[in-house]
Amino acid sequence: METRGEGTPGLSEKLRRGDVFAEQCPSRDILNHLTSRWGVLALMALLDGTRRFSELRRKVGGVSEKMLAQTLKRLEKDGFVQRTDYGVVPPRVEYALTPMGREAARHVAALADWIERNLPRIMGARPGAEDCAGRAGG
Amino acid sequence: METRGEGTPGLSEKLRRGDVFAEQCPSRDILNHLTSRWGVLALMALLDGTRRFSELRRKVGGVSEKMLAQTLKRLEKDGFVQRTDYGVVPPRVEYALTPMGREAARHVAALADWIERNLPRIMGARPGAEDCAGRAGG
DNA sequence: GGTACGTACTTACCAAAAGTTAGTCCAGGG
DNA sequence: CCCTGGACTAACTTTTGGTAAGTACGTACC
Repeated sequence: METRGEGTPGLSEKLRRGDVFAEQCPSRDILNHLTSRWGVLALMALLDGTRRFSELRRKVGGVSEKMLAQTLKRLEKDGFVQRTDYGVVPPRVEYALTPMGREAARHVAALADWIERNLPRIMGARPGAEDCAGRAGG
Repeated sequence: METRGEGTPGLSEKLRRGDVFAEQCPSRDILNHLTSRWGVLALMALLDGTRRFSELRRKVGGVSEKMLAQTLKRLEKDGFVQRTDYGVVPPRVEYALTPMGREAARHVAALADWIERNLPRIMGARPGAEDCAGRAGG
């Protein structure tokens, strides 16, 4: 993200580049969806490949079915997630990242990775406060 | 973010790597703070350098003073932002990224950059729906 | 004298979103 | 009969975000 010069828009500006700092720009909504509490984790959970709803639920510690369903629906609407309903009972539904979703998820995952690797430093190197041995899923 | 093998933790695991999927892991809170609605934009706004409160307010379109203050306080507490109060009236306070905050902000900015560059594609290439010419600040 | 402005917050109250709990439908098992 | 798993949805409660007003003070202007 470079400085946005205030000069005359060049040819590349013709592509209507977004501006997340501008409240009314659609990129703001996209940013909010991708960085939403459960959106971040759902995207990352799908990086490993297609998953069913209940798998995602178990993978993402702390998410409710309601919030997961809501989040996936929104990501699907945005075009980042593809939902496949097999139309059977009990229900069988699978979720997968679209190519665009995969690109977004990689960026999100890079941040999460950085946090996880730097956690001791962030927490001020207090060994007792970082008990993440109990993995949520995976 | 690689697969977290379920095998015996190696020596590197001794460093208590975080796991954002685990609800109780402190990395979850950090992730939520860094990806919060206003946290994302505040971090990015500070990438250009030190700014005063009102500058940030103007730069980040749509944020209220309340939410901005709240967000900056939390980022400061986490160690990503440094606050300098000059103790004068009218108040003069400056905010800057810490080295750690700069690292985090770069990751966040990469995602935002990706969104902005891919906005036409994300919006399905509808030219009429992407009027971001009115820049929020900068 | 008064009002207005900018600064960086804080407070009181309301709106919106998240969270909790229960429910739906069905096949299979005890 | 009840329970389980699956993928949601609805009703209600709790939490967080948003709105509007307030604080204190120096400076500028009428």
